[in-house]
Order: sequence, then C-alpha cells, then structure tokens
Amino acid sequence: MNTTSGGRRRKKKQASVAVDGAGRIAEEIGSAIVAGVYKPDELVPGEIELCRRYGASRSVVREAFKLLSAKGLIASRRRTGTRARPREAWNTLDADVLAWRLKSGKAEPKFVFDVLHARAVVEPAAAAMAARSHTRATLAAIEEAFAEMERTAHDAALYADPDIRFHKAVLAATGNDVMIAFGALTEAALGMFVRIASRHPGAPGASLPLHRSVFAAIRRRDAEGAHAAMMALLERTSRNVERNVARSGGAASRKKPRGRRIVVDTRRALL
Amino acid sequence: MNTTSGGRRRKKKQASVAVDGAGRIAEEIGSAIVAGVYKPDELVPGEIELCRRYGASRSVVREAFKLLSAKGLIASRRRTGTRARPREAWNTLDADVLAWRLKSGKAEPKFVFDVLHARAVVEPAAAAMAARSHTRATLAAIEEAFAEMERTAHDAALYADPDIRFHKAVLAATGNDVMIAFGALTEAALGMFVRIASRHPGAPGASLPLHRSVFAAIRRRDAEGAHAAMMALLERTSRNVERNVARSGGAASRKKPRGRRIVVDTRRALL
DNA sequence: CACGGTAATATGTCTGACATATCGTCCGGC
DNA sequence: GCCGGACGATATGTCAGACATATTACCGTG
Repeated sequence: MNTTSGGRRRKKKQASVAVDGAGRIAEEIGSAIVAGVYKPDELVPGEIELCRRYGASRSVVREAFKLLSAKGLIASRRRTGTRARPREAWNTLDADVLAWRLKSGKAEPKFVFDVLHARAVVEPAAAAMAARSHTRATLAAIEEAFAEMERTAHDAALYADPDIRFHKAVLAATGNDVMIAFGALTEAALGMFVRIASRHPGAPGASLPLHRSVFAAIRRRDAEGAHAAMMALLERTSRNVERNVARSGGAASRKKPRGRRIVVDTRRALL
Repeated sequence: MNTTSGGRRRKKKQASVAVDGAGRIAEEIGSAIVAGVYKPDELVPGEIELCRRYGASRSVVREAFKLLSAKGLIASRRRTGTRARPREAWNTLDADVLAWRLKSGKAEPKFVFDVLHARAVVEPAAAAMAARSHTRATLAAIEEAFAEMERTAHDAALYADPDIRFHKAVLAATGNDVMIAFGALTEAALGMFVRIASRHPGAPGASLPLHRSVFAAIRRRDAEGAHAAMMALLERTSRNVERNVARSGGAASRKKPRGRRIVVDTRRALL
C-alpha cells in the first residue's frame, strides 16, 4: 500500500489532522480544495472512487470526509455526492486549513496579505491587553521565549520556534480565550514566513530589538507602548514579506492584478 | 432506534455539524466537553459504550469522534482511549464550538466578555477597512441589511437576522478572507445576545442610529468615523450584556470572582 | 529488584450488506 | 405536445462482525 510518497513524518507538534489513514486522505483532499483543484460547489470524487485511489476502505474515506466537513471544506448529500464548499464556508482560522492555504510555494499572495492585515489588527490589540492583564506566569512565558530568541538569533531554523512561542505567549497573557485562539493564525503565518524568508540570506536577529520593545512595554504595563511596539514589529514583517513574495510568490494565482501591486499599509489597515 | 428525544429540527442555516447521526452525537459530546463535563485529558466514554448509549453503530460513533477531533475537542490513541483536550486546543472560532459554549443559559460569563472584547478589537478595525475597500456590491449588502433592520425594529425576533447580516456584511466589505472568517464569532455572539436580551422588554430598535452611523461612515469612506461608530455600537452592546448577564448569568461557573464584577471597558480593551 | 514475555484492551481498518433520499427517465393521460 | 406520476439508478448513510495493531498492565523468571 501507500502508493504515494512514503514516510513523511513530523518531528513533533503534528497538526490535529495527522498520522492515521483518514488524516492523510483529509490532508490531500483538503489541500486540493483550498488550492482550487475542486471549485466551489463542484463534486469531489465519490467515496468508492477514493477507496480505489488510496487503497483504503470506505470507513476510512468517510472519516476523512467528516474531518473535512467539520472544517467547512465539503458537504455531503445523499445521492448527489460530496461537494467542495465555497471559500466563505471554510473555517479559515482552523490550524489545518491555514497550513494548507499557506503551504510552501502555493500560497496565493492575496491571502498572505490578508493574514498580515488581520495580524496587524489583532496582535497589537493583544499586546495592549497583555500589558494590562499579564500575571507573573504569563509574563515569564513571554520572557522565556524572548530569551530563547536571543540565544538562537544566529540560526533562522532555530529562531522560528521561540519566535512563534513569543507571539503565542503574548496572546496567552491577555487571558482572553478568543485572543488565544488566534495563536493558530500567528503560528501558521510565522511558519510560512520562515520558509519564504529562508530562501534569502540574512540573520534573523534583526527583529530582536522590536521584540524586546514589545516585551518591555508589556512588563511595565504600558498598553499604548505595547500596541505601538507590536505594530512596528508587524510593519517590519510586512515589508519583508512584501519584498519576498513579490519575487517568489504563488506561481498559480498571477491572474487579475497584473501590474498593480498589492499594497501593504499596515498602519492604515488598522486605522 | 433513536432512543432519545426525537425530531429536534432547525428551520434553516443548520450548523456544519447537524442533522445526521454522527452530527447529533458530536453535538452532545461536544457540548458536554465545552461545558466541562469531561475535564481536560480525561477519558470520554469509549466507542462501544457510546454505541450502546446512542443505539448507533460503531461507524457512526467514530465519525462523530472525527468531527470533534477536527475541532480540537478530543484526541484518540490506541488502547488508551479517547480524551477531552484542554481549552487551549479547542478551535474556539469554530461556529459549532462557539454555539456550544454560548448555549442558552450555560455560557460562562467570563467567556461572554472574552467574546465581546475580541469583537471590540476586530469589528471596529473591520469597519475602517470596509470604509476603504468596499465596492458597490458589498456596500449594497450592508445597506440592504440595514434597511431590513429598520423595517423590523419593532420585533426582536425578526430584528436578529438582519442585525447579524449587517455585521457580517461589514466584515465581507473588507474583502479580507481572515476578517470574513470572524463572521462566525459575530453570528454566535449576536445569536446569544438576542436570547438573553429577549428575556427583558424593550424595543430592539434603540441600536438603529448607531448602526446608521456605521453605515454612513463606511459609505463616505470615512475610516476613522467607521471605526469610532462601530466602537460606540459595541460599547452599547457591552453595557446591555453586562446588565443582563449580571442577573441571568451562568449558574454553573460562579466560582472565583465572587464579589468582584467583571469589568467591560471596551474602550480600554482595544486601547 | 530488574527484566522480559504475554494477555488484555481500545482504537484502527476492512468487508459486505442493506437503508434511504434524490435525480433522471420513461410512460401514460390530459 | 405538455404535464405528472411511477420507477429504477445512484451515492451517501447505517449496520454488523471480524481482524489488525499499538500500548498498557500484569506476571513470572532470572
């Protein structure tokens, strides 16, 4: 069995949909849907056909369908089959859906900027909330992540993990369950930025001072300062991404805005 | 079959997890998990036990488990069974998870305010973005929803639907896929607010002028004005909810903050 | 006490069958 | 010729039973 590429395994922190048969199939079909292989309201292959294609039983295929339907990617009806749902129905903030949409090399630039704009809305506000609401424990988590960033500032591969931890720790320090839920967005975004940034040289540590400002403002309970510092950090990220996406961006979706470039004005995006 | 309470059916707009057997079971188990019946990392009943309990086959129970695992509520491992995951792992922005957590009468007040604060972060920013990015079509959608609100201002039951449409139309007018994904949060929140507000008298139309301000500012492409107007609208909502939740709030979670009331200062929450 | 083997157990997978809703088609009547 | 009901085809929905596999707990042996 396993007719496709063999053991591709993660080190740790596997996505919720992962290792077993149903997860594998869900990942393939899900990726295809977000990549536009199956257009909205278009039929995806039937259960029997997918059994044949993946060498799996119908139970497994059905379980994969349930995974995808829980994420808003498909909907099944008797007799008529299973159809891909339109983008508005997708659970865009779901970790898996985000990962599939931001998969290396295939992400459409428009969505990358949508994610950046959304982060520019949420994360500065979260930093401000964190400045007001942090506790000893949640502040320590931010500090720990920052310390690890300092230690790994020379190596982009090592830097990514504490960077993600830093941003998630800020969200956690808000104490707000909904804010914490954005961690998936930040994590997916940073994971992708690292991938596209790693194609170009340069030490990752350039963003260290900006992170330090965020941490310092939160520690001294300066909400306005934390907001501004996080915004500055995201502006830097935006400029980086803009530069890199411009040249390495999605080969698939170079359709409408031919000459016109997508403008990322993070400051105006928030207000 | 169907040993439990029979046909409870929705009129329209059913949640993604809905009508079939697996959806029914997922809804019950999912509700129980978010309600704290199964504590983090605690075992939920095994597949066989649930087969017995719901009079369903193991396939159906397993499909229900896949629905829940896709939403981050459970994780299964061989031999050890299936466990409820901790709150941080839940897909809090998922429409079903939100609906289960905000279910009438059972919502914990802390989470209700978390949702409000998050809306106070996202929706004013969305209004500002909508002011800049709206097109003829997306503006028309806002206008249509507002017109319907005016028409139904006398009846709280009829008012809820166009109110939700209004807020979702604003999100849609941003043209930002991530912002649009917040529609689930707004929808769940408004759906709940209507339920708790309907226990008290008063015409719903009091919020009409505030909605009008939002629409007017967006139409004239006044980003700052749209931001401020939406913020004012949410402040009003906060005051309403605060008043109502204070007296009708969750009977389950009256634990830590005994005398201290949860303060909803929306302005400071955003910055 | 340490260690290795073994049985018990819950999920993971497979198979084949039947149930049911729904679409397309065909046929007869008006 | 057009309309409407009957009927079969079809894809998902459900069921039942069996076996596979990983992991734990137990137990006996060195």
